[in-house]
Amino acid sequence: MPHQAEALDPPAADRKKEQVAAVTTDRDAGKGPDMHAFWHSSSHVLAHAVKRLWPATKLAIGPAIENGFYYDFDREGGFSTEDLEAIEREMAKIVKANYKIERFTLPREEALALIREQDEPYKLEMVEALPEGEEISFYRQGDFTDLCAGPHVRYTRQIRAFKLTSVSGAYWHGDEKNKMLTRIYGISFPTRKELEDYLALLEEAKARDHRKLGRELELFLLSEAGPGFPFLLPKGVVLKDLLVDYWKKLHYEAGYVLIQTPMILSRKLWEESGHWDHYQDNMYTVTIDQEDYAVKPMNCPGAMLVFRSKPHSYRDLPIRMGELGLVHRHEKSGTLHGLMRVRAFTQDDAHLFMTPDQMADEIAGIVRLIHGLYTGFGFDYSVELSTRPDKAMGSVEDWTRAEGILAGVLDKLGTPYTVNEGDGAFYGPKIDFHIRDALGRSWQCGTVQLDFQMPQRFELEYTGSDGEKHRPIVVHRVAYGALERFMAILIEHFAGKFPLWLSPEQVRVLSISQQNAPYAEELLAALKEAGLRAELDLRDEKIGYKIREAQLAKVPYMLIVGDKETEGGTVSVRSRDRGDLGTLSLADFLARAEEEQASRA
RNA sequence: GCCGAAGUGGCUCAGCGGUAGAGCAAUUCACUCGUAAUGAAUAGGUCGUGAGUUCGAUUCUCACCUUCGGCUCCA
Repeated sequence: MPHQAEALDPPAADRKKEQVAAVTTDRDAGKGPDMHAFWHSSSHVLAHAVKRLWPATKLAIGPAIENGFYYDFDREGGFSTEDLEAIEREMAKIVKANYKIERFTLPREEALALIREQDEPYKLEMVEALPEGEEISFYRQGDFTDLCAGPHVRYTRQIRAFKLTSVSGAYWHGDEKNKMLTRIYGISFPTRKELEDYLALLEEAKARDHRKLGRELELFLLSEAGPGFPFLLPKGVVLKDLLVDYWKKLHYEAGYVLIQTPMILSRKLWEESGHWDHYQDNMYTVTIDQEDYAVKPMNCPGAMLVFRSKPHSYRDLPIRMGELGLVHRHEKSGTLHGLMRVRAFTQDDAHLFMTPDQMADEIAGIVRLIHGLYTGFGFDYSVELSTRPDKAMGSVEDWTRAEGILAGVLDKLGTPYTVNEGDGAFYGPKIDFHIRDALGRSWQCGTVQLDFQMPQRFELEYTGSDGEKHRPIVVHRVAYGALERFMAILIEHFAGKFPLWLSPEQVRVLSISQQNAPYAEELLAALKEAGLRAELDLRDEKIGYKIREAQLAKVPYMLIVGDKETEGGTVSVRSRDRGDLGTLSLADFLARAEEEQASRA
């Protein structure tokens, strides 16, 4: 049966996996019973409980999502925390009663009659949207019957362990012009143990929250003075610079050139690029000498101007033009989230200009570059190919050819990928890279997009071997995505315990008592000389206290120096992760540190 | 932007119609110390902002700002 499933489940459910708070684990996928049906049934139990407690509540939709389920209700005043507790108690009764979950179908007209009788306007709207002659399926458990495509588990008793996790507003059909409904989220499992494990995972995610660690580790600052505009603190700048250095090294090796384009550019340019018409709501504008300007929300137009600044021969191509560009976008206030979602961020952008027959090689080069970049952090990743959306520019033939080339490159490289039909940008198909972090969450970072729009709007051209003018192919890509966001992902992935090469402070020298200070200072100088980022703690505190502070600051190595070390000219090494490593000569320690940094482990 | 919740010293939080309190951090003093917290003392807050109610507001009401959980959007 083609299904109400599609009509009932908003597309947002599929995107859930990308969301900031979403937590997925490999453990959840594919094991045990079919969790989709399980969670879907759980949402019915939720709706059943709500209808029992407040019969006047209207039901909208209640699908399973990546992690659990929700149900949207229309109820005056919404639901309070106390209401949730009452609902959970009622759900427990429904589970305990162990109703059989039965499916039945009705012809469309009879289905409409039943729903009218139930007085469920949202359900009515859904069925009315279905084609004539369709058989409509319903599921019944005890005194509760809901329009639903299923599938479901067989008995309510199967849903032994559940928890309602949050309440939020959500628009009917996800459209803000529609009425705001109240959405109740929940999670459930066949056993108590699984629920506890899941809740523990949520706790772990909370403990790793980059906003908390960012403050504790003094990496960045968020201030009311600039909502969505993060301040980087000294240690945050060190981290960012490390990401930039690594990025530049890989890019120069891959034959890129780097540019920097202005932050503020004339309205005329944004009109030419199309942003003034299509992106103005997200742009910050200023008036300078009675002329309109905009702060760049994207780097593309600047790069196009650089390309167009002189004539090009096919012999110049490909040109791989990178830019670490700080862009500003007026994101809606409710979407801001730490460093993950901000209004000013640094894109590790690049625009590649090429001839059509260079496409396959260039795209392969980008995929390899991104692969190399991610593996340097130990990240595993997955790849998605997004194809032509309904409203797209460019001919269908161009799209098909371009999609074929993207897919061909991935196939040839042996990169596994999934296809998202119709999910490409209107100006070209794209490949997305999703990295998987230590908690099993996935984050979209890199994207490679063919751009059919910019070359045309900016009338870019090069002279071919035939002496004629040709329009170059432009590929637009990012690897980190946004540096600030990538930093946030790293913070959470490592729980603030960065590997040695990424630690803003790599070594801290701790003196045991005052008479060891001169030797400690000598050591500090030697460490710095060796290129390590080292600090010194000479305070008159007990060594246990200093160790505790260094440990909380998550410094990878502590060098403890007392009389013994001063006399022997050695260092006592303590590792953040492995504890006391004993006494080493400074040379030995430096050699080890160098090796560890080189391995990026 | 929308729905819901919250904003009290640097941090974590208590309090509440009669103009604020703890722990940690900070500062000072003493201790000179061997692998995750030595002790004592001191200082620090127009209780997010602005109105209103009241004899009196941090406390009640409203508006706004910011943050948090979602929706939406996305790097």
